[in-house]
Amino acid sequence: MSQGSGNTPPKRPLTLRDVSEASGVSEMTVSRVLRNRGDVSEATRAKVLEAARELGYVPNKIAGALASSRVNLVAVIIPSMSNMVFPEVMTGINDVLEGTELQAVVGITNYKPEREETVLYQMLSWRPSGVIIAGLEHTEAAKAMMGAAGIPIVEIMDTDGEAIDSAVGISHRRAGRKMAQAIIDAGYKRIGFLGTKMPLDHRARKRFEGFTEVLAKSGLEITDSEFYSGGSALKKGREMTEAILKRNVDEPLDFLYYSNDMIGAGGLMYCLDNGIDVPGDIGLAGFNGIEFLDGLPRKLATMDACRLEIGRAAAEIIAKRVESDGPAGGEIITLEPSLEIGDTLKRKKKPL
Amino acid sequence: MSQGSGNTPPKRPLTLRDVSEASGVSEMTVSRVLRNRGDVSEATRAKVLEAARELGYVPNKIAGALASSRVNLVAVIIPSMSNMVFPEVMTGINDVLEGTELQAVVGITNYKPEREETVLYQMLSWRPSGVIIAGLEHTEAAKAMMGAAGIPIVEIMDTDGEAIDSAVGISHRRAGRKMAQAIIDAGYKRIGFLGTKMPLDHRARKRFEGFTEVLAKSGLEITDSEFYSGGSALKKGREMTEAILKRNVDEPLDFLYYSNDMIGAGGLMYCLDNGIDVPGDIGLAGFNGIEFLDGLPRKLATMDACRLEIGRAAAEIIAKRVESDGPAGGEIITLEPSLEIGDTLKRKKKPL
DNA sequence: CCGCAATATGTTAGCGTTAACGGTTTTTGT
DNA sequence: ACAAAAACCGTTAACGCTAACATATTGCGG
Repeated sequence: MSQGSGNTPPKRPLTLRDVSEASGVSEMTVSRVLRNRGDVSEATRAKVLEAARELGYVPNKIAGALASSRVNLVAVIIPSMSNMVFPEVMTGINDVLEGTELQAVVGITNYKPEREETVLYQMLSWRPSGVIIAGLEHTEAAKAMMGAAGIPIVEIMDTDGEAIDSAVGISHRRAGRKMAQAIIDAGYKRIGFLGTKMPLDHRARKRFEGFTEVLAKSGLEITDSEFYSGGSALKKGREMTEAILKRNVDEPLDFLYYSNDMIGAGGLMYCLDNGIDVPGDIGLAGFNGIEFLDGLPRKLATMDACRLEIGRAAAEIIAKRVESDGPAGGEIITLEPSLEIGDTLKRKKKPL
Repeated sequence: MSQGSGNTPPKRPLTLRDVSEASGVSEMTVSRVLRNRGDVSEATRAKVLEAARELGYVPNKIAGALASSRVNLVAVIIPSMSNMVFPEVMTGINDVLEGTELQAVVGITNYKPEREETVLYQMLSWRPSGVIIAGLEHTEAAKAMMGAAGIPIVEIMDTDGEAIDSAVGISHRRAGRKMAQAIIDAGYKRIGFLGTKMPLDHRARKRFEGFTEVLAKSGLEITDSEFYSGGSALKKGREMTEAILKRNVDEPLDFLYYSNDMIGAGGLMYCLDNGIDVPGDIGLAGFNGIEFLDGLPRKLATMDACRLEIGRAAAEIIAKRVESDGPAGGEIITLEPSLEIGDTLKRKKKPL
């Protein structure tokens, strides 16, 4: 009753040949058994499986991929891992890929276009079955590579622009517009904007553009704004809020629009701690719909970015195309971000 | 001035041969140029590079890996992506790997041992240069696979137990003990515990064990406890706190120990919202040291789990071993989690 | 008991790259 | 000027597996 891998640790890595010899059949038959492909008698199947188990054999996908020219990897290229949003997209992607043969390989760009280009190049050199990449803005070289790769490419998060192949996301411009409209409808007039100092965060920029565009239509504009980079977003939200409010004591602001929920939550806490009536004195809104807003003393108005759903849909596009192995493409899925009014965007107090 | 890849999209994927033909040198020379290995004259180097650029050639690492039997992948196997902690570990890993040839491939286990086994098997079939895997508890089969793989294995997060090869983490038992001691020293007596309903979260269990152990030594025990699973942790923290406090009105609790900062933060908010004096009436502590605690109205006592540092150190062990390509090993790094007293674990009010 | 279809197994030839070694040329030291 | 060393580049044979095509082996109707 040998227990498998209790044997001496093999110096030379195991190959099909070892299993083949141990079980007395050809390498091809072993290969067939291990992949459940082709006809193999129940007897030999058992024999082979036993031998493989016994030896502790693990197939070599590198060799398999080269021989069959099928690589079950999906390249996922995202800017960062440190702010809840991309991990959640990843979760969505993994959820779907778990049900398939596909495996995600992640590359992080840190919001740097050149870095994205490098990462993409490295990823493509694994000849993945597909690419999921954040954003629609890439260097010319990157676009060229993706265009020539001959595999499904899904650009995620954003649909305001020209996709190379497929895309899944929301319109950030529209999200900005929608929020602006809601704020205007609620009667707010003196609006502050607080966001990240990230010239390369195109999605934040687009939201901002949509936002100001709608304000302009109503003859309004951003009264003041404040930007940050790095650090604890929650804390920064507090600090920035304090700064912008103190800068506008004479003619106080009546609304603050934050470019993400984290700083928004910080702002909300600042207000509550300082006895500022939200949304009576001032309204607040963020962006993303991150789960933990549920636990805050007041629910921050926000707009859901459909992160999980984006991950799922993107992975599904790849999975579908891999199995149908058709070159069909050009699927654009625009998800509709839902506005969540929460408790911080009610119609403001009217003087009786 | 041909612009590269503006040509007709190639049906047949490009190979070294194409570049070789286009530049009039042997495939071997092209290979040498593209890898910066071996002697190549400046003239041919330029010629080859130009041809490669022109064609839009991307090397095939699958073939390269097979030929050289060097695969620059690191398998990273973690339970989840959805709770801040593992993304942060990933960030640490990526930080280090960026400076090397190595690429991380992530597998998610959802805290299921069988799933871990499957994922590990799939990962190993890529013949990675190393494995970084969360926890010390694995199925027998998984341990056997890792033992036989002949590559560096780094088990992360936890060092309370037997490592297969190397390990980087903290002692969760010790973390639990340390927190218990701090709580006792501050004079708290009636202690509630709030945590996750996760029989398979060994690290949470170990913290709990260490915690109760030290309480026992002082003749104390957990007065009451509350468990949850799923949902918004912040909100759950509120709800559980409310529940446990309402259940103990006659002889009120004077301390709540949360198994993670998220529910701890929820609890803190519940207390503040309800006029409970923290830490006068009741002390609070969490675990993890997540960044956003900085922004809370009161800083929750916590214990840093050194996540970024763990990721970094683990990646460094792999990187070092890959380049020295020595089989040396068995490095155990136990990081010391620092207790952060914050504002919620001060000595309680003494009756004058 | 022959022949033809399954079924079951083996053989051959790559997949695209790199290691290892072999030739040329060029450079260098004396 | 000539050997020895260096620089440069090509040839051959894997790497471990699988597609595609043989080749047994079995079953079964007529």
